[in-house]
Amino acid sequence: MATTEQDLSELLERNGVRATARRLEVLEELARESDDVTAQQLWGRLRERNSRAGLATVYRTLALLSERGVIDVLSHHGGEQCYRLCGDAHHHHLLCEKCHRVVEIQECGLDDWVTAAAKQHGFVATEHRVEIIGLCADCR
Amino acid sequence: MATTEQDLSELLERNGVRATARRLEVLEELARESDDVTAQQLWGRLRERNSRAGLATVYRTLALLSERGVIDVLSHHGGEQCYRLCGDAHHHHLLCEKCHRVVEIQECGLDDWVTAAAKQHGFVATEHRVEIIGLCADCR
DNA sequence: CCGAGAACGATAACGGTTCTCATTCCCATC
DNA sequence: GATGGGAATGAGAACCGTTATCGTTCTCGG
Repeated sequence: MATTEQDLSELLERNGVRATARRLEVLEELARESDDVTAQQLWGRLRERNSRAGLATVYRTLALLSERGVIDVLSHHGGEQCYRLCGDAHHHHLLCEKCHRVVEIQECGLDDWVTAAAKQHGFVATEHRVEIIGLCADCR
Repeated sequence: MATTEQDLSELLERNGVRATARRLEVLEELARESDDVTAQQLWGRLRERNSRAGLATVYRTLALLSERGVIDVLSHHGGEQCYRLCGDAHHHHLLCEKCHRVVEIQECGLDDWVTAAAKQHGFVATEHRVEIIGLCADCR
């Protein structure tokens, strides 16, 4: 995972997002998080670091980044959205129901199954989302 | 799908939910919907039918029913929750991105894949959710 | 250095959901 | 059939996450 300011700045530019100081702060904070965070949590952490970033900017930045595919949005909390800086490739998530750790599943071997299941009902699949909920090694 | 008042009443009792007149109204309306609906939509339809059900009751009933596994909750709208009366068995959903039709996929052949993917990262899977988004036969 | 447009911060507004509380309903018991 | 107590309900306030507004600040090409 890219974590230096240089890397993050390039990550933004590469996705057509101007790398401003505020956006870098948000992205750095996301890179620091191993799990997913809500916009409010992220804002809180930024304040702790004496950032003067406004809540609106945090929301605007997260919306922009998810729109450009730079970050993932998870809605497993029902209502509140969670954000996470992930790898570029298509992948799914494994969530620990106890400690809320999030792990990426890199290999998605489901394309055939998805296509077949969709076809069976006359659909053409354009996208699919999978979330596996369970207990991680530490919480078992 | 059970649709008579008698059936719906039994469905409630079987899941330890007292079958009151209000709850039956909510459940009947859900049975009438082929796709998923939000709490607000459902409340609107009830009002159109001259039901005096309050919004709070609709929310309370939906929360209770989803907790007992009588109805499914979909959060594909990001923010707003959608509810649907589905079959009892484990299943997944196919969503049309254009007309928002919802179709159940009855056979979930993913258990092995899920177990393996979880194991690979030290997890024990207890649950999984899959949503396939695409275009239905009519919208293609 | 200058100017135009993008980005930002503070805060109000919005919308979905939950809470509060007084009233009503359900049902076991008499 | 009357009665009492706990569950359910309706109306609306409260709550909270998110989005819109607007005046100010920053960015960057010229």
